[in-house]
Amino acid sequence: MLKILIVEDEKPISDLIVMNLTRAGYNCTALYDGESAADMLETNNFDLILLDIMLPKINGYELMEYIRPMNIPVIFITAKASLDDRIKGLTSGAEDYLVKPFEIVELLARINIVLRRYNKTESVLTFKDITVDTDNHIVKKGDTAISLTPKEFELLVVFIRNKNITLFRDRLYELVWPELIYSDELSETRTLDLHIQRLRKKLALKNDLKTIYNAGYRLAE
Amino acid sequence: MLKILIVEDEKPISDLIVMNLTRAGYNCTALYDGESAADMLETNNFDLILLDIMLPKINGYELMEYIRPMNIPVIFITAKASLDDRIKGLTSGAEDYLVKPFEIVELLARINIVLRRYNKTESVLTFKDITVDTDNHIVKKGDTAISLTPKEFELLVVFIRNKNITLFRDRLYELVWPELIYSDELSETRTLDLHIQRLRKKLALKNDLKTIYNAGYRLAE
DNA sequence: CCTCTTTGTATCAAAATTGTTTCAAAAAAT
DNA sequence: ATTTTTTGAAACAATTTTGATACAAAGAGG
Repeated sequence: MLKILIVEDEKPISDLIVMNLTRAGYNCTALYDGESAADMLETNNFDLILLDIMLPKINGYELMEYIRPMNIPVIFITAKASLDDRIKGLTSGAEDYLVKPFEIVELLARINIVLRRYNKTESVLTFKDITVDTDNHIVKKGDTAISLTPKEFELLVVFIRNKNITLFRDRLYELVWPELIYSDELSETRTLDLHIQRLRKKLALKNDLKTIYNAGYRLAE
Repeated sequence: MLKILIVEDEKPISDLIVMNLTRAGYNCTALYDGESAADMLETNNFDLILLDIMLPKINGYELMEYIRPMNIPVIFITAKASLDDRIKGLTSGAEDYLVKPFEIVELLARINIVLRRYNKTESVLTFKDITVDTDNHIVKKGDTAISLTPKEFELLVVFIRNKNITLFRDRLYELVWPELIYSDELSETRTLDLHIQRLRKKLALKNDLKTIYNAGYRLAE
């Protein structure tokens, strides 16, 4: 399980982030000032840090100097929407930044991108009793191996990486059938439905992989 | 909750705005001159600013110069109905303007449009114990998920985004059934009533979603 | 009260969307 | 080159959603 450190002094925002990241399958640690973050980083290992700029005691930029040698990706969270801050944030070594208030979906997307860039995406994904080893292309349900075709595999990975999130049809085509998005009419083909069907059958996901009528699908716990 | 800053020196008007925006679910801050507005903007983050042109100390145009780099949408409020002012307001970077005296409904509509344009609409809406996650198409009453059809969902979102406001029948058809507004007779169909009925039943809104006879409906707290 | 207008409800068929089967082309493996 | 596997198109079935119709109930105004 990937570990994310959230350093944000506004409790409601911090809580919101923690709640959503936990649900998305990350191990979260929330701290409310730069000093305790520095302490925590002494002894613990994190895969990603979400860092507010305005913090009590040690501010985000100062903490950044401390983090840089550790080679942990950082996404800045900033309340100030000024361009200056954006530039400063990125040049100080952050991987990305978000301006408050932001959409949770946006945050999750950024985290995904940054983790992938750092090769910190976990190679073994899980959903309930399903295990997906992305390095070796092995899928297990319980102890029995399930053989999936490449497209089925890709689709499953997308769903598990985005569990509890509704993936709209367009989005799924974008992610799994990028070659098709420029073709004429996606709505006239049953390709996605067909693969959903195959995943449901092979992995007995009838109740977990839900249809959201007129929207898409969601893998929910 | 979206934060709106109201900079208006005429106290009665300011109060009226604050009252109505608060009721509509916005977090309001009212200030009465340009200088304190500039101070406030130093440290706080807003999603939208309502700005009077004629202000003590620093006037609206001057303040606008200060706001522009922050990338916060501004709606000008002006007592002068002269064309000059209209042009100046828009070219100075405002998103929209309103001429006093204006209808509150008009103001709310403009705010909605501007916020949508800036992607600042909240993705999670609430009304009492009802939660609507517009990104994920999930509706909950308390902790139990309620499944709504697409039209029901749209209608509910419209009501929550316009809570405490009477939505006239025409307006509702305009917002949820835009494809029908060019057809002949809306009054001969029971479509809207039917969907109201379904929402009331599914979400137990009998007392909250009120019928305004000969007008429309209102979702009231 | 009675009448007219407006709103609420039940029923049901049409329309839209999703699920399933079959099968041939494309890709991969042998 | 041949066999096997994967993929997705086409046709069709099932399901869900939607709104028309018809009628009942409620409100407004005399």
